[in-house]
Amino acid sequence: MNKLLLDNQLCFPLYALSRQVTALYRPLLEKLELTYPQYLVMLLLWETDNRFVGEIGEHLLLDSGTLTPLLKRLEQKQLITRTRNPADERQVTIQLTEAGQTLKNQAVDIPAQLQESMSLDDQQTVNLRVQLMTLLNQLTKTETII
Amino acid sequence: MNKLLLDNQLCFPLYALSRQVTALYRPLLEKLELTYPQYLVMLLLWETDNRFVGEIGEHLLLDSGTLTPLLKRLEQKQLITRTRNPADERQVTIQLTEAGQTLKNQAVDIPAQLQESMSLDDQQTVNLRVQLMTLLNQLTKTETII
DNA sequence: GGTTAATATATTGTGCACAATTTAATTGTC
DNA sequence: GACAATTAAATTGTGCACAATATATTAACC
Repeated sequence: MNKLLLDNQLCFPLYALSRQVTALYRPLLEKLELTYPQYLVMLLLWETDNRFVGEIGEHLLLDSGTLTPLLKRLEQKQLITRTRNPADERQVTIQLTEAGQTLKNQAVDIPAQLQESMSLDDQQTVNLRVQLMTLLNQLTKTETII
Repeated sequence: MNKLLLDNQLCFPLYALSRQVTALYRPLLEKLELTYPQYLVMLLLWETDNRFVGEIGEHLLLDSGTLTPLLKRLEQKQLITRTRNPADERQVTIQLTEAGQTLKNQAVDIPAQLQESMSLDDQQTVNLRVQLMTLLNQLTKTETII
């Protein structure tokens, strides 16, 4: 087997599929005026509000270079507030505004809509997700050990 | 199940894993002074040289807005040439230079190195790849039908 | 054959990613 | 308590992605 063929690499389908799936989200997220990474941040905050920038980065595997400008844009849209932690002025607390909380109601249908647009059933989705998650945990674990 | 939890979405592991795997490539590709998308273009050209920009975009699912500047950077590195097709001046032919062809020798070990750094065996890699590819084909097919 | 439509690439603008560095605050050590 | 080391976020710079538009060439049609 020629390992250098595009089709024989694991990386390409991962890269391309990720972009294609993001593209499926785009029209749905447009209605909420969110980009895909912004949506991930909102998902996290809807789950548990009042997180430090660092905590968000830990979950999404993103650094402040990506998050700071992204969070400023969410702040401009009045979906979140950014306030320095009085107990430790180095940290910035991200908190949902009323509008940010309310937006969740418009987002609840997105996962189902997306699954349908991918024409996957529940079992397939869970299978693939678990497989990807396992690999992801494996990678992030070994990375942090080093 | 709360579908809005980050961990219950298919999108996130796909997005995060794709970035993590790209991060594994980075130190290997640094030696070739290539970015990951540039590497994908080179893979394609090592496979079959003399492609139009549009053909490259078709394979990688990228448009000219992404490819044109990327290809100009590869041209600056003297790895490829960009020449208008005399038979149809709208098209631009991308051709490997001598240096571009030679670079392949430095790239042959990358797939094996990557697979090892992901600590996956051959069978796991093939399985996941096939699963991702199937889904990718499914998505790109339905997209083009619409 | 002149005009319209379609096609291929380029350009512009916005928003990530991420490396590298900077700034500011806190902690640890003496 | 002074000072070095560490930590959290911000800043800077480069390179994608991708939407929208522009430009230039070719094809299609009357």
